Order: sequence, then structure tokens, then C-alpha cells
Amino acid sequence: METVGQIIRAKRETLRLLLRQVAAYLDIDQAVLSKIERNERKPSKENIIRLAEILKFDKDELMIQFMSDKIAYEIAAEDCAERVLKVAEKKVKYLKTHPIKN
Amino acid sequence: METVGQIIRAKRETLRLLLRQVAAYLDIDQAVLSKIERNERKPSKENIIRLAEILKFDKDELMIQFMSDKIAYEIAAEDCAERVLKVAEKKVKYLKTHPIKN
DNA sequence: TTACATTTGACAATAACTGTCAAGTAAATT
DNA sequence: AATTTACTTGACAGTTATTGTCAAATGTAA
Repeated sequence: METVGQIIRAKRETLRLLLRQVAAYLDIDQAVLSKIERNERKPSKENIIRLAEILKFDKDELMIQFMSDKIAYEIAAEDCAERVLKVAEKKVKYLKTHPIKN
Repeated sequence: METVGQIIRAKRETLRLLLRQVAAYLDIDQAVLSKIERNERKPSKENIIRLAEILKFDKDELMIQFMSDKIAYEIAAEDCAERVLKVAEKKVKYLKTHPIKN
């Protein structure tokens, strides 16, 4: 299974872009991008948006990979992980069909 | 749809316990518990474990509610939320069936 | 060697998390 | 009415997590 980091690195290399170039576009130090690609750091949401732009990813798809990574990572240790996702799904559906009270 | 806070408050009241009493068991100030019950603060994982004990909840079930709340909250705003959960599910399954490299 | 790309680790600024405390409100009791 | 009790509120503080910088180290190719 591919990690977000691997996906990013593969695409960057395909496009023949340097860490330096992509990092500049993201407005971060290349050290951070290097770590992101090796899954030593997690990208911020802003990083993902910019990455999708410069690497010509489908914007939603990269965000989906990013967020699902985050979620999977935070619950994988629980043995009730699958059930957590099922319940979360119900809650999301509920939230989407009901007005947000403010 | 019931929030974790609502579930906790309802059960505490059924058991005729005071904020003060439950908070002492959790080893936190009652102000925090008050806020947790009104969804103004999120409980820590430790809080959830102790709450399950004193309020006689099934431990897993309360943890599921807690974690699914957290996840639903963090992705509800995205319109690809459902898909994120599907992908997360696959990733969790993958992580569970593959040894964790260290 | 020199030059370039990447990696590494120490550090810093900021934000988020988790709790304390004291003062406030509201309802019931004396 | 005054007191007591339960809860709420907001300011604050300590700790941890997040997000980035920087300089030096490493790897790689001319």
C-alpha cells in the first residue's frame, strides 16, 4: 500500500522537479518536504493543497489520501478501529444532512 | 444523533452522580467535565477510560463514540468525507494484516 | 575535486491540549 | 431573604504537538 509520501515523491520525480523547486512553491524549507516524502513528517493541509497544484494531482484525491492516512494512523492501534469508522460514517452523514447550529 | 457529551451527562444523571464526584474519579477539575458534557471540550483518552468505569459503560462502546466523534468532526467539512472513510478502512485493514516495521 | 540534490538533527515559534482556579449563575433549602 | 448546592464561565498555566528554519552531513554525478 502506497503512502502519501511515496505518491508525492514518485510524481515529483516523474515531473523532474527538485525538492527545492517544489518546496519553494509550498513556501517551506526543502528539508520539510524531504521528510514528508519519506513519511518522517506529516504534511499540513495547506501543503497538500499546494502539492496537488504543482504536481498536477486531482485535488480531491490527494486530500483523500492525506486524510485517510491520518485517520488510519490514529486508530490503527485500536482493535475496534473498523467499528469506529462505521460509526464515524453515520455521524458524517448525519452532519451533512442537518444544518449546523451556530 | 447523540454526542459523546450528551451520552455521558445522561448516564451520570441516571446514576445520580454529581460532576464533583465523577470529576474526582477522573482526577480532573469538575469545570473540565462540565465542558466535556456540553461538548465545549473534548475528553482525553484517559478521561474516556475512567468515565467508562465509573459510569458503567461498555469501555469499547464509549471509546468508539469518542473516536468516531473526533473523526467525524475533523472531516465533516470536506465534501469527500465519505470517500476518506472508505480509504481509511482499507488502510486500517492493510495495517492490521501486515507486520509493523520498526 | 567540484557541484548539486538530498538528508539529518538541533532549534524556535506557534498552536493545541489538558488541566487549575476563582468568580459567576441558578435553583432548592433553611 | 440568606445560605447552600450544583453547575458554568472565563482567565490562566504547563505541557505537548505542529510546522517551520538553518547549517552541516551525506550521497551522487561531472
